[in-house]
Amino acid sequence: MNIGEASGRSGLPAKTIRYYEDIGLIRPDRSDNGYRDYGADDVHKLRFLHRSRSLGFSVDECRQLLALYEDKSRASADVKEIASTKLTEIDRKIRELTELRQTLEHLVHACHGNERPDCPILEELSEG
Amino acid sequence: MNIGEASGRSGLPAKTIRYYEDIGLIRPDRSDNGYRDYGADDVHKLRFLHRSRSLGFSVDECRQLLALYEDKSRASADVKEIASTKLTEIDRKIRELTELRQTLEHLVHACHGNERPDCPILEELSEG
DNA sequence: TATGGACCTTCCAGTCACTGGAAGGTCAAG
DNA sequence: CTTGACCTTCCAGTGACTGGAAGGTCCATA
Repeated sequence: MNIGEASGRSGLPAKTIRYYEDIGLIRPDRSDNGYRDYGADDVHKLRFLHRSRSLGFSVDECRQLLALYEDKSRASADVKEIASTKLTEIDRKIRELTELRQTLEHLVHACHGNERPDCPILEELSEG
Repeated sequence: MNIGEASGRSGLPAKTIRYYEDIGLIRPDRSDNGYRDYGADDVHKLRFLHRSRSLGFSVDECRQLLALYEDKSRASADVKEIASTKLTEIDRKIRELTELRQTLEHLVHACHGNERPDCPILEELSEG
C-alpha cells in the first residue's frame, strides 16, 4: 500500500512516516514508480511506534523497544527496565508540574485582576 | 558588570543571556572593549526572566510579562489573564501525564521482568 | 616584559521530533 | 487530454537553548 493508506491505518502523518524512514526506524519496499510500498508488518510497526510515542517514550527509546519487539529471544526484564525508568521520569514531571501549579495558583488568587496597576504576580516574578 | 557576573547574579548561563539579547529581550550597554555591560536593572530583568521561565511561561509569554512589568499603567487583569491561561495549560498537562502514568504503571506491573521473552508491555504496544 | 589563564567576543552547527512548503513526477477518472 | 489527488525529494523553520571553534582582552605573577 502507498504511504497515504499506511498513514490512515497507523494514525501517523505521512510526513512523520517519511521522517521515521529517514532516521532508520522502518524500511518499506519501493514500487516500480518509486512510491513507498508498505506491507501489513510495516503498518504494525508504525502503530507500535505511534502508541509508544504517545506513551511518552522518546524516538530513541522507541527504537530500543522496537528492537526488543523484533528480537524473539529478548528477556522481558529488558523491556520492563525501560518502562520503569520512564515511569520514574513521568512521576518526576508530575511532581514538578504540581509544585509549579501551586505557586501559580497562589499568584493568580492573590491578584485582584482589575484596572489598577498593582499586581502581586509581577511583584513575585521580579523578586522571587 | 560583565556577563559572567550578570550570569552569577541572575542564575542564567551566559549563553542564555546572549541568546535573550539576540531575540531582543534585553539590550545591555557595551564597554569600550566591546564587552557587554550590565546594570542592576538588567540583572533585575534577567532574574525576572529566569523566574518566569522556570514557572513554565514560554519565552514569548515572558516577553509579554516583561512588557507589562515595565508598563507602569498596566492593568493587573492583563497579567492575571496570562497567568490563568498558563494555569489551565498546566492542569491539562498534569491530567495527561497522570493518565499516561496509569497506563504505564499497569503495563510495568503486568510484566514479570524475567528472562523469558513473553512481555505484556510489548504486546500492548503492538496491539493497543 | 612576557606569559598563562580566565574571561570575553562572534559565528556556525546541533539538539528533538517533527512540520511546512516548493517544485515536480504519477495515476485514475471524466 | 486535462484535472486533481496522490506521490517524490529537498530545503528550511520551529523553541529554547547548547556546544564548540577561533580569536580578542585583562590581570596577576615570574
